[in-house]
Amino acid sequence: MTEALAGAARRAVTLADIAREAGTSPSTASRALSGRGYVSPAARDRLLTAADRLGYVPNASARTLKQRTSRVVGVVVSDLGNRFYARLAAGIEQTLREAGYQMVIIGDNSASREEIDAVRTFVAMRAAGVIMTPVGPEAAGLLSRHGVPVVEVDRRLAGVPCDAVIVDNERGARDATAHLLAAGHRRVALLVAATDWTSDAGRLRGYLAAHADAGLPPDERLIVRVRFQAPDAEHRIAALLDVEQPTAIFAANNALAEHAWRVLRHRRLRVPEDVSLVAFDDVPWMELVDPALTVVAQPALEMGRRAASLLLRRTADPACLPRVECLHAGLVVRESTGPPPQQEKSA
Amino acid sequence: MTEALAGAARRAVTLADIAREAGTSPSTASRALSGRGYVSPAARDRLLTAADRLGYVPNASARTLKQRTSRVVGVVVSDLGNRFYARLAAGIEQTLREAGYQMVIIGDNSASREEIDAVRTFVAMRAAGVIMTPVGPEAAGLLSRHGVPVVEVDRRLAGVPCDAVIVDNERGARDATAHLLAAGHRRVALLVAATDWTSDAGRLRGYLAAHADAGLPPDERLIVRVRFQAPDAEHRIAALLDVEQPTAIFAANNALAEHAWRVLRHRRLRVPEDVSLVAFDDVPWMELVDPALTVVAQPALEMGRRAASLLLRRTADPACLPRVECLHAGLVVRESTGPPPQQEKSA
DNA sequence: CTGTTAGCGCTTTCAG
DNA sequence: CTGAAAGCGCTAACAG
Repeated sequence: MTEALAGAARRAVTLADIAREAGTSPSTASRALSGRGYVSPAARDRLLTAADRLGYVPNASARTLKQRTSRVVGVVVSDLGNRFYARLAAGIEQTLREAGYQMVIIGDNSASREEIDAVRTFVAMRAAGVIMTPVGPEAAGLLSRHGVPVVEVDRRLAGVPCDAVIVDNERGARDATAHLLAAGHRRVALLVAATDWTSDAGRLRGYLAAHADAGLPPDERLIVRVRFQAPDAEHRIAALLDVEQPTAIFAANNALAEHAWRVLRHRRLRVPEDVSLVAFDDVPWMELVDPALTVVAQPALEMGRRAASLLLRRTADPACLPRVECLHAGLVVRESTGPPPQQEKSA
Repeated sequence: MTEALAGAARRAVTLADIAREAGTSPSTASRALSGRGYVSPAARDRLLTAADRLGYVPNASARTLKQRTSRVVGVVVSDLGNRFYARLAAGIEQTLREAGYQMVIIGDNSASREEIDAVRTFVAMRAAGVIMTPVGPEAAGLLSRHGVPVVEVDRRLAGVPCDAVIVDNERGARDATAHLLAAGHRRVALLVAATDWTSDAGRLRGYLAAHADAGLPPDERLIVRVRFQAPDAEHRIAALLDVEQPTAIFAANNALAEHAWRVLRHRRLRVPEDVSLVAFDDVPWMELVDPALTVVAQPALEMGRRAASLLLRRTADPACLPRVECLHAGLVVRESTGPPPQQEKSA
């Protein structure tokens, strides 16, 4: 084994090396390897062989420095461990790869500070664009100021006009809530993230709208706002169950649904006999549990693909009008919803 | 709103701009902003203010080109959507961030071809190092040849010596299998990935070893090898159940456990009354279902942290001896395992 | 403590 | 079709 353990390796092979090897100038080598510009077949052939033989790998920094833009697209999502964002990223990556771009992903833990850092990193890298699930309004502005195209996914927050891909949160939430109301529930609790995001606002509006549609006054006490990764999330859900005795719960995101599920199980409450449960967003575990959860399914993969397409479109035509694509999030009725339990105590 | 929609923004502000603005030379500006070298407090102050005022973001490509190495560490994992890898990445990111490095992650879908592409991207970026869950043996060699330090996580495959972080797969699998055998099972099926990875080999060895320990001959027909993302995985598991009638299943990774779980549910088999189930790797859904699964828990986050630490150590001292850290994966007994059902038919 | 100088490796006019 | 030359933005000697 002659390989070093890596470290102070011999000087990296450069374009100049392979040019010398093939007896051409660096410019010709550049043309041959990058595929733009005229090169005689013979020269190209020698160059390609030489590059291959020497194990040439172009220096991306040098290229980016010269061209003033790179082939990487930055992606910043709230939580790398959450399936929703993972699917989103998968969709983005898919279409980016087809177009010859490289995705670089960073998680910001829903923290505005980390989001700004991530975005600065991408500016520093001269990313060709950034796709983000925004947490604060500054990030998009920063990018825009540096001439980096932005597309927002899942929610809109930018103070600057930009492309976006979202779902119809209001309608999805309204359908879910209406489904519960139609089954006879009159005390439907809402678990929603404590953010100022359009996604959560939409979900809340939908919940309210469904009540209005049914001519029912919503009860503010049934609405619980939970912060991202709040350690007391489950305590608060338990307290809600104790104090308000809802007969159904609508969890406005997959993390809250998981919390609700844990609490319900821990209390040995039967679903849907004692309490019905609906989740916004469909992730694999929801179909693995018994009863399988009724959900509002978001087309996460497709959202990612669309976002990437919007970015590509803008790269091709920087001046085109910003487009906002709104996808449908449909109710999937499974087994976690049913009629409310018979009332036993009240008059 | 005066912001452009991004695109042909005004020339980016460079170090030279802020130097001019502060009345110093670019070198001084560089020293002040990068924090190395002497700069008078007064000058530093003016420079910092100017940089801030002009919204200066250093050009990473220029810096990398000059320094011949960047502050990014490449991470390549098999499946970005799998919780295990997500946790791993989270651990890596955590310690990398503390050390001032930036993680760039790429998924290779367990395809050797994609792995090589990813790795080439990282050498092109002049990554300070690469942490990978290897799929083929060539990638590490390629990196090594280019002087990029590699650390392998989860399994070892490199043809070149390198740092690694793994778990004691054999022991974990042996414990799990022994647990089943001790409960009285005599037909324990093994679901294992069809790879040539050390992780799966270790898990298989552990399964066999437990049988040997118990003086029981293993039955080759109870061992099912499933390829990554094989579309017929569930059919094969169903067939296994029909034909071999195992009383317990040991799924050697979380994806296979999920498949097994689906099949079991679909067949309305009771766990553990009809069939016991143990999974290697502990992911959230396993505790959400009823019964909660007995698992061999891998310290994924810690594995990521260790891997990053090993890389950092090697960056500091490229010549240090390769170290392989082997962590413990412990059996967590929950509710999916019990004694086998009473035999009803055989003599 | 600060400025001058010289590239890092690549692409891109612009002549030939 | 090919080469010479210049420079992207930054840092690292090395003098001052």
